[in-house]
Amino acid sequence: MRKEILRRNTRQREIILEELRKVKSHPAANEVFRIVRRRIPNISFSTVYRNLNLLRDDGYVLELTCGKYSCRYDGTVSNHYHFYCLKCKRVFDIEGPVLKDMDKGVSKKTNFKVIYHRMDFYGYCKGCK
Amino acid sequence: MRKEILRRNTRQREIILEELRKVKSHPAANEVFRIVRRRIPNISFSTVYRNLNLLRDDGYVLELTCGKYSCRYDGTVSNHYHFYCLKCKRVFDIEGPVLKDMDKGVSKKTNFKVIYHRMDFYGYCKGCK
DNA sequence: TTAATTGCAAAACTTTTGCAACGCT
DNA sequence: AGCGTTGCAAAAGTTTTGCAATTAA
Repeated sequence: MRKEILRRNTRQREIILEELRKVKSHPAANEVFRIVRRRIPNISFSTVYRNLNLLRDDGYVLELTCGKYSCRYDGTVSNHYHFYCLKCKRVFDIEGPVLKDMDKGVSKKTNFKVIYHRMDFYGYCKGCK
Repeated sequence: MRKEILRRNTRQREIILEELRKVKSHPAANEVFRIVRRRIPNISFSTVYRNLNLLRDDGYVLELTCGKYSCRYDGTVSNHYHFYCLKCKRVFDIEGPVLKDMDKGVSKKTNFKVIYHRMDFYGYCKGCK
């Protein structure tokens, strides 16, 4: 990916990316902070935020937006979908094929460049329905 | 849609919904505030926020999450997808068939009750790519 | 050396909440 | 009357920024 400004390799950024790639969830910035602090106890919140923005700009992580507050970050390329229970508010992973064709279809239809998509199902889980 | 608590009709909520249905863009809460204030000059910010939440709970508007700050609101509830430009942050409606079959597929696979889904495409719009 | 990066604190910004007054029903 | 709603101000939560000190290249 294109870098607009020279980047220096720092332990902080390295470890943030490393941890983000390890985890299967999509942690919010404050959760990334909590995770990374286990390895760099005195890392600051702003360092985490700044590096998440740099990693996003450089294409190393995806920035997902899913709440009123808080972005979530995805260190993996492989996509999967989510199911949100309207009652108990839990979030479940949905296994199964990701519709990559949709991206091409939307690209053709709109003449936009589609990078990825997300799909969220809403309803009631086994215990709540 | 189901209302959990009795709602009273107020001029503020009425006008917020009215304006939201007029506009083709997907305004953030502060933009809704700006628009509505033209008709109710002394309306407060918190009234706008509270009513956007109520209208969302009652199914009258869609709450789109698309930035670090700020949700955006859509006065058209009928099913359609959205495209988010990663650069200019604008939101576009995607016309075209909604994949109702997916709901059934996920229902079968998970044994959850799927009510609806949303699909969000991310990338760069015509002017930004 | 030099300029990107860090940690800290404060600022900026969005959204929620507590409360007395107001106004639907 | 009863209680949902409003407007105001303050609080809460997330993200950014200013700055001196570090540190990678």
